[in-house]
Amino acid sequence: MISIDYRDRRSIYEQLVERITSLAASGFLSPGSQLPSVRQLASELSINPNTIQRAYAELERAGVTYTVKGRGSFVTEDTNLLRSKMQDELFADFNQSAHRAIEGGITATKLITSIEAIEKEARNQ
Amino acid sequence: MISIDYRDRRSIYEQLVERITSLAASGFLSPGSQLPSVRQLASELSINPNTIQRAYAELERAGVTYTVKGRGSFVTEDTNLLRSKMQDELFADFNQSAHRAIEGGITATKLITSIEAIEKEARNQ
Amino acid sequence: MISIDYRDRRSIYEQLVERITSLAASGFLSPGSQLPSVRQLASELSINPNTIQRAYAELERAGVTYTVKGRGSFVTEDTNLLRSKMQDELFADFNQSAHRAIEGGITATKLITSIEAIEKEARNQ
Amino acid sequence: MISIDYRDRRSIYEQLVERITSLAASGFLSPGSQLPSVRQLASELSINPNTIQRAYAELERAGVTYTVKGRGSFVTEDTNLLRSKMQDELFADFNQSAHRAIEGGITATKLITSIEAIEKEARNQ
DNA sequence: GTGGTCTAGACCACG
DNA sequence: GTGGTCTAGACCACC
Repeated sequence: MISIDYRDRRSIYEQLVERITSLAASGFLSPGSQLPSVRQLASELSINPNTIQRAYAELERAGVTYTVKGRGSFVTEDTNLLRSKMQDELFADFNQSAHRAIEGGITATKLITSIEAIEKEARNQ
Repeated sequence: MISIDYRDRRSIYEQLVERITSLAASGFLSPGSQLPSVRQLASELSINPNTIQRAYAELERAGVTYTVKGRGSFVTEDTNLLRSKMQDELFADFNQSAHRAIEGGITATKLITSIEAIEKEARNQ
Repeated sequence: MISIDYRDRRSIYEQLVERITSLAASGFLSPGSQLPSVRQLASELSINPNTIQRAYAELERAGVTYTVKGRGSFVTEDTNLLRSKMQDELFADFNQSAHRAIEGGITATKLITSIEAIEKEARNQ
Repeated sequence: MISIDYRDRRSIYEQLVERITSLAASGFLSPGSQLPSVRQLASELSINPNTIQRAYAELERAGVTYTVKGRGSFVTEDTNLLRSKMQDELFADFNQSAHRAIEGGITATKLITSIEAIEKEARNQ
């Protein structure tokens, strides 16, 4: 469910944060469920525990998880907030891309056609 | 016309490359026109000449500019190619953002509405 | 009457100690009354009995409770001492906060106004 | 100007964050001024550079500083925002302490007297 | 067993 | 030179 892409420009811990946030927001990790322990995930992915620790700390800071010392890290109960936050980010990112595309001379028609194709594909999946 | 955002996560030379490419593709820098010299731009922006040098080298490698020894760097004559390359990149970037937005549960309708708003705004400018 | 906040940075046993001390000092737990057994409180709060045990040990060490082997833990008879100890701690804590606030540039007037509001609210409750 | 208290319960990097934030908010570190480099501060305080790095990362995340790769970390230009943020925190902390003190049976009069003493002392310093 | 912190030492990109 | 990331290994408090 979690994997690292070493060709990705982003650092390992950033990839982990992005991936787990996404899983939690989309419901693949159900609210309240426990994440693998730092050491376990570290050995699964062949990564140093410190790196996992760093990602988990960032996740807690962002409100994606909460941590109980000595017990582990758990997905936040309030997934709705998470979901809406993430959608806000995605939408802002989309708008920026769209803005640049329009300014670069791509027609709105082309962009809309592309969106319709993407949406169709997603529905058929 | 060129400015550096120190809060930007990207490195300085990356910002320079992106900015100059964009200016050349959109015609704000006309084909064949001369870029400021490395030293001049460096002092204008209070940046290490090495950094400018690196950006100019990258621009030449990408075909945005060509260099004549002893004379300076010039915007490529073939702006059309540049323009289409840039549009390809912008479009690919847009598609990626759109894909993520759709997957994240944002409706296609919302995205399309947003695009229409952006396009309208650009036309009125 | 007793609950655990897993988001609290303090450890569980510290929260328990603080909470029970406060209840005893304020009279919500009357002098001489019996605390729930380690096992019972553990199952009520879904917490490891070791953790309760540790809290109870700490409470006895601090003079808040006394333990009779085979019978259980009881709130100390001398609640006055408890009450004054606790007030000392609260006052010291208050002074520290007030000191930092003043040093940080908040006016004494603002602090006093706030205290009056808090006091009024407490009286009306 | 910066020192570590090893008896403090807080971790080293937390102390650094708190201390530097405070210095920046109060103006002892002027806006735009450069912090010591990670390595330099590390050797000054006889602390591992990683620990300093962690504190600096946290400071940037909190908006206290901004970082230019290859050049260093600098105090944010907008110190006013910093100052008001910090006062908000101090005030919230003060209110919590005051609330607990009142609930614990300390009279408002005693608290107010204490504040006046603190304020007087601060003014005479 | 769990997470949290720290040290030591290395490598990278950037200026 | 600068900051950023990662590994390795250790120790702590807590459950």
